Amino acid sequence: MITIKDIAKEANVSAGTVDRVLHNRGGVSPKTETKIKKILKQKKFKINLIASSLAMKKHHNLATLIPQYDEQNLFWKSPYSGIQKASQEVSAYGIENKVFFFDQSDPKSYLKAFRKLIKTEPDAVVMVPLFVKESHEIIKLLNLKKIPYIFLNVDLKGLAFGGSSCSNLSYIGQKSFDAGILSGKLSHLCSKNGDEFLIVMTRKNIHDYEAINERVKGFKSYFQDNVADAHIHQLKFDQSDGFEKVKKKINTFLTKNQRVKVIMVPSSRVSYICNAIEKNHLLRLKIIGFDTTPQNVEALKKSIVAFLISQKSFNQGYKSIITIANYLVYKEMPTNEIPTPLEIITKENYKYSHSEERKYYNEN
Amino acid sequence: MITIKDIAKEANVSAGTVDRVLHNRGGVSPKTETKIKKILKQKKFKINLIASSLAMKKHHNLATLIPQYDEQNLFWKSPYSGIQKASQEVSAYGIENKVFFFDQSDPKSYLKAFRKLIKTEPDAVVMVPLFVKESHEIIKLLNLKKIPYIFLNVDLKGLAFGGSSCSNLSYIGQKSFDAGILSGKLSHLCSKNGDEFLIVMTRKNIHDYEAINERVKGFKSYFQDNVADAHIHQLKFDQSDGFEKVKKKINTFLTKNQRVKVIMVPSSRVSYICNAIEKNHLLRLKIIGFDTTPQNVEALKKSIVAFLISQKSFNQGYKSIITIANYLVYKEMPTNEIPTPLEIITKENYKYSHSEERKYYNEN
DNA sequence: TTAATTTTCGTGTGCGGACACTACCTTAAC
DNA sequence: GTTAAGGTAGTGTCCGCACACGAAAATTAA
Repeated sequence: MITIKDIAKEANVSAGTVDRVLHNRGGVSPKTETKIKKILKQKKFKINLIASSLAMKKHHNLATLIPQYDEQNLFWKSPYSGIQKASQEVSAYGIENKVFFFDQSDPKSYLKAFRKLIKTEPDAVVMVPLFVKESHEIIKLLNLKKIPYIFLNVDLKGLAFGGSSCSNLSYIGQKSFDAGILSGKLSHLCSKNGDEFLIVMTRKNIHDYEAINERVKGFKSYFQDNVADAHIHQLKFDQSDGFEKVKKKINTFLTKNQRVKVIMVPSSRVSYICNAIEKNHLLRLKIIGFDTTPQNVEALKKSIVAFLISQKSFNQGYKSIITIANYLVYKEMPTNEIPTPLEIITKENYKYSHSEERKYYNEN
Repeated sequence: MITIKDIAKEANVSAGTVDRVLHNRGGVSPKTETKIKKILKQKKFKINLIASSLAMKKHHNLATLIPQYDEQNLFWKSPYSGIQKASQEVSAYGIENKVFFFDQSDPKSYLKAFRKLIKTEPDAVVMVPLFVKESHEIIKLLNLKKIPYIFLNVDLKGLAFGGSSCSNLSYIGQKSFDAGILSGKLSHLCSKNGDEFLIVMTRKNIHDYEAINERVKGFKSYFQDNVADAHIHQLKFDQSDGFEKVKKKINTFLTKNQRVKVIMVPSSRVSYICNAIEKNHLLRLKIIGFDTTPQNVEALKKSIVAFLISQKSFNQGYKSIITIANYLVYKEMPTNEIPTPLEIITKENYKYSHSEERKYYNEN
């Protein structure tokens, strides 16, 4: 292992001088600088990150703003777990992360949580910009205070902001349109000529709107590009529709449309839909859904659902913290977008996926 | 952040004493020990790994024994890249990894490479136990020298060893049988009643034998459990068969068996088989293969291959080094088996998978 | 009681690097 | 020729921990 001292000795200078050129801190004559740089390259010197971060002993404060999860809605538990795991790991680097929760159905609680957050004067922020208008305000303040921030799971990019621009470091999440394309491909693969398709949209939470829409667009786009005469039906349910109504509507539809052989549910509520479908219909259907919620996985294991497309939200949470930590500590600029994989989950490979998440659960 | 000094002050002892109880190094009176332990818990002290590993500055030597890759056979490039990436990361922890290559078709070169390896007196070994008999010898020596080792990609577990037992720390790789089951499921999903299936076996390298066999077994097992009357054909080619012969044999078969709609190629040579199949056959076929070699990915992008099941060999290589490094540095005992995910790759999600691998390539 | 041991604990140094402080050497202005 | 200013480069301290060494306290032996 090459150390600064080794380089210094080789160049007949002191460690301090080498340090200066390493960090471009100036105060070094051009001659010695080039000489040192040459030796640096020649000896393939790499600074020891361990020693470096110890010496710097930077103490960074992170803050995270995400929706609260509960028994009813476990979706946000997964990214939260990932965040917790990453926070634990980076704590050794003097980085402390504070998590602030808000009610995903209440924009006011979103702002309220943010106000609490900003009082802690974080050096960087990881946030789920669930509400457009309120996020606008938040971002304005963050820009003003020059606090770097990244978006998790929900992207705000491309949205017009009155005057202020949205300069998030990165977006970590899935590309919903492409996920939709993939669902189209899978539907196509497990169908035969003449089969018809059904998209069932349920809207439980407003925020899903964008992602769900994109998935549907992607799904349709796949068929437009690959199967000219595909017949795609669509059923929509409102938040207010009760389970019985849903049940009746779907089964009536399926009885009438016997050629429908594949159902795609663009939300994370595929298991809910499956429960509503009568068994005699289920037998002929291939069903594709999103997200590995416990209920969905259950349906997968029972072979009711054929495919789940996972967005690995645990990893999203994990990566968001790691990314921003690397930015703070090593000034590593992340790419604009960090798309998470489109993971195809079946009954057969479920147990091998999400192993890190499960390991984390077991350990805690 | 709580430091050892903080604890020491609180307990009216010196840092050295705290250090002693932290590491159970003895020489501390029971009274003070319990007192310190109490404060440790109360203040939730966690040792600073950064500072710790800097201070220890353990210098570990790793050695890796893997097959050489070349233009003809790129399979082993991927794990090698993962190994390189991990080696780079752990080098800051004073861990140095030396890689030794051998010819995957020559057992003698395997032993020869190992002899070179053992001369470097490594503290731990990562190896691909490609040849059973020779591995036996190697393992005997490693056991004798008490050098811990883990298996990468190829498992030797369960194989009988005359007298000596195989006490590898862990096996990092795919469960081939389950991968076969998955390929069965995918085949099933993209077929309809009455469709027939074809398994095409090509054996280029001897070592693949075990994995390929398991995949076929898994495939058949799926159908046994789920589709009673499935008709599964099988074609085998020898290493000596020329391309023209393969071509003729396959196409003749497909012409005769028009009901064959799905082909499963249990090796990583699915693109080779695709090249041999005439276009008019290809149109009606769904093809499933293994491993994301450049050629296979090409076939995937052209929609010739429907699914590839990836074993993420880059990650395997990466994990093997990280695992053994954690074992050496933090005495973290790995689990017996570290199965890598069964990743389903299609044309639509390829670009989102293997992103780490590609990132690494771009950076280097 | 004193010397010899053993147990228990404090101190100091170093890991590799970051950064402040200081010392030196130019060069130029008086 | 002296001095001030600016540019260069060396030195020392600290980060939190590991570990060796030796001192002090406690115990035992003589």
